[in-house]
Amino acid sequence: MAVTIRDVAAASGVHVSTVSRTFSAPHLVNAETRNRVLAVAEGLGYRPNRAARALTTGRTHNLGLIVADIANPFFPPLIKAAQAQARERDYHVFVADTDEDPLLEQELIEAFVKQVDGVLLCSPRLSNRVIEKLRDQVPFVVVNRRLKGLTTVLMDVGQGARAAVEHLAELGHRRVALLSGPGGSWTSEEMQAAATATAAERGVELTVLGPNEPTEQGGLAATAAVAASGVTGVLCYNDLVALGLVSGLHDKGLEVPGDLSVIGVDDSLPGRLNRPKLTTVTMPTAAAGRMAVDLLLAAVNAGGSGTPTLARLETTLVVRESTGAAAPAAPAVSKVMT
Amino acid sequence: MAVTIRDVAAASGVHVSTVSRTFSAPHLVNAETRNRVLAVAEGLGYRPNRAARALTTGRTHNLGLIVADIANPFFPPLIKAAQAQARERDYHVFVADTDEDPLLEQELIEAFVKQVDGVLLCSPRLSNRVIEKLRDQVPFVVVNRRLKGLTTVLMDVGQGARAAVEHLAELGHRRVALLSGPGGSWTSEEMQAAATATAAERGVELTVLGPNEPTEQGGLAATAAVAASGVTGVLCYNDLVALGLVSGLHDKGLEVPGDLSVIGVDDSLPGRLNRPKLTTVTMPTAAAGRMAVDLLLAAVNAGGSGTPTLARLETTLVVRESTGAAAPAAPAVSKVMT
DNA sequence: ATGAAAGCGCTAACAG
DNA sequence: CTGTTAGCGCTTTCAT
Repeated sequence: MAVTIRDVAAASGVHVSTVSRTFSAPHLVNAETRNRVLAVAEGLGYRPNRAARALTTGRTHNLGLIVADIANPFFPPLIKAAQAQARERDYHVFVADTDEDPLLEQELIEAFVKQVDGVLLCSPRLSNRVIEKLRDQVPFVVVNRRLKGLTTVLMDVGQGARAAVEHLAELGHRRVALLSGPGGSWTSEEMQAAATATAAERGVELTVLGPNEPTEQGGLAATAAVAASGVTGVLCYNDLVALGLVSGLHDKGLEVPGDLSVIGVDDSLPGRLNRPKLTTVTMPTAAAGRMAVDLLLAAVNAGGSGTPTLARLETTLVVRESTGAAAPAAPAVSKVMT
Repeated sequence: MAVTIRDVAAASGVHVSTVSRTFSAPHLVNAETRNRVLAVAEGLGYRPNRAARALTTGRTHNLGLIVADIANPFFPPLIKAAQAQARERDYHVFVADTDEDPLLEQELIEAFVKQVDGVLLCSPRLSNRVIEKLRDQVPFVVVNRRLKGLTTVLMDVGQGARAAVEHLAELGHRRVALLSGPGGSWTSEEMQAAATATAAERGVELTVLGPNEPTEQGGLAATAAVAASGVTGVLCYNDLVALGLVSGLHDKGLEVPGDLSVIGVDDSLPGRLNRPKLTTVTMPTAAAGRMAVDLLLAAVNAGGSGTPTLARLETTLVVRESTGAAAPAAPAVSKVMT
């Protein structure tokens, strides 16, 4: 076994509690003794056992962060911001990936319970019922999902979706499609509500195509439906879907933005690297990560209780190269027989 | 406090040890008693405290996974594969991001010690000395770095680099650049050695440009140097660098692959979505993740000892659209005054 | 098959 | 300032 507090105590001729104090409350121990203990500990290669410490203090100084898909470029900035913020508060963040699987999500939360002081749930797919049950086990903060009674950080994607549809309308698009996201996604529902309302206001005909997988595959798979729908503008659930769609369209001989305008959501790295650069809705992921950590830590320090808070962050449309004036006629494939 | 084994014992009229057995060795307890205990536990919402259990058993059933940058698309497939494999072995994986910072890397490893049974180190930037010290604290498996005495999974990028240079040579390129990666990167050194050797064999003049940040920014920043070097082909440290370079070249009015051929490494999502699709070296990241977990678990079960193993995985070149025949003359910018 | 008791490594009163 | 004494929640002999 590894070297414990007891070994250090024996080797330095003091009691275990003195050793404990030198590490958890240094100011309570005589400088001389402290230095001796420290020296002995160093020599022995002693490391406090955080798990054992957590058992008595009830604080692990760890936070769990659960995301649906690490491979989705939406998450890394959020994760990094959360880790950085937590670190400043002397906390560490452990990340787990659910692979969009609600069962795995639940399992991971249960694995985190008692190993972390709080859990950050990003875009959870879990049913409300299950979350209700779990909330007694460990403090939660939820990102991008509305859950009554839980502290929540929302990125107001509705705002961005409105701006996107208006942008399309101003470019002269009269028929627009929305490629929605997975069922159970709050973000997708928000987008749809906002896009529908804005389309109605601007006299734009909106077709909702979905649900789609939130990946390039999802966008690729939707290509035929988009081409057949006769729209000239498309708002996608996220950048990955948009990128998949652009790629699929290209393979069909349709140009973006020449034949169709495409808008994504997330302002992710691949979208910026793509050619044409994707017009997209920026999500304040870093800010959300920081804020979520602060709210979570506040809840932890309030003993898991505390008033549920709702934070709403703004999103904005970034116009780049994948949107342009509506094509004079609808794209080739569709309305040939009109 | 949460409900403990003692509460369950009291409520079901048995001793704590019986409750303990119902969860950790069900076959040792009478079916009738077991069911009663289970029912009571369920009713009370009892959850075994994994941290406490770890304290006595010495097994957390968690693995730590440390990567330099979650935002680098190279890692997610590896992470996912590792998680899936671990899950099959009844283990959970917690991921931490070091932001390419050796100090943070060390701190995170120390945070993991005693909270996990083993640590997976991916492309570590830590000095050998530090790793030597840490290896006594917790079993390690290292991915993509050669470390004497440690179990290691290597992706043989040299193989891919050789193939890349040969591919370029066959397309008629006589002057080729290598955009190397960050200092301390084993992968970068391997690439350089292989590329240098192959270039010599094929009579190709190789210029090494670097070190570069392993990101799109790094590639973008290297654009001027590449353009000025008079090369017609470039092998980049990874896809991100390649993408950044392609983007920078494009802004300079240079076409890929018309004016220059560019090759990346990783076969990442953004590379596949890009237009032109990136010619790249596939890295067997998923296989590496699975294998690393298996090796780590083997080490854990061998009590942290066990013979250090070295696994070497093959890489191959995937030719897509970013490479083509060498331009008849060197690109415009450079050799004007030759 | 179940109970009793000891202990994992550490912290936290409480004395002195 | 330091030693004593209890545990934290759980597992694990050893008895019974």
